[in-house]
Amino acid sequence: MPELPDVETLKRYVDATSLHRRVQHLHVFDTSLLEDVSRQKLVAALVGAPFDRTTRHGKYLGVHSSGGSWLLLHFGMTGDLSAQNRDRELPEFTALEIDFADGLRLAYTNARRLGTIAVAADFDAFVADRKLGPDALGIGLAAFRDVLAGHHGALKPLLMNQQVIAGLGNEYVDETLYQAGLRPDRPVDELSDSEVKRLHRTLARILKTAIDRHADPESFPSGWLQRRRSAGRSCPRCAGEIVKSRVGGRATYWCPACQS
DNA sequence: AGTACCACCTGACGGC
DNA sequence: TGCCGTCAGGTGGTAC
Repeated sequence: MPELPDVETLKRYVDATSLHRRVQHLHVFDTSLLEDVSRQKLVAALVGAPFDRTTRHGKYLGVHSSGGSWLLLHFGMTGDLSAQNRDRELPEFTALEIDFADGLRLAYTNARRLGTIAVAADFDAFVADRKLGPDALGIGLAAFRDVLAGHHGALKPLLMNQQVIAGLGNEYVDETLYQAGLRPDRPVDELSDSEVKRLHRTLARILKTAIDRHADPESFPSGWLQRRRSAGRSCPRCAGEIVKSRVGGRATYWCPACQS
């Protein structure tokens, strides 16, 4: 599921494959993903110039055209990118195809069609307009404290709220709370200072490790929850049982013995 | 402000 | 074999 580490990995993929090539054609196959932009406007904004840089905030990827516009992509839960030569068959579920003048093609695929394709003149303004919280990657302890301050209620829904902190989804929140030893339904305003520090430190380490490993769960350390995200599996730490419950309306996997 | 629920969408999977 | 219901996920909306 594209959460922050996945989107960061896609950003690096675009950097490595798709910059500095002139966009020659653009095909929109799924207009339901277009947000506040017509097919015509998307073409006008992007065709004719190369992409020259990328950025990311939370789960949004920004790809900048040297023509001046930002292409904004959100991946929902099944969004992906693949770059290949244009003589290859178009990937299944391609929603947006970008053809470069040199024969390369970048395809944005999205099987379940939850996601966003948008255009903006200013990336920061787009982020502000969405009211996204600070990016979860590299957030400092002070800023992290600020994010939690003044909130009540359960920890998990707060960390998943993109307007509080941007980039975390169901799986990485479960992972972070598991490794930090905190219950998902723990009231935020009840955390001690050392628990906040531990949560912050754990989050930073998990995101960095996941990105280093290209967000591929199979290459994550064996002690991670994501390697055994199903009820009844044994906890890697205590050999107790991983349970599944519902917190904030979302399926939640955690270890009652390790998380308090 | 927090919570609870629904809708969007479709592939995967379990039950019968 | 195949039908059918349920779930998964991120987000945005609404109602309480």
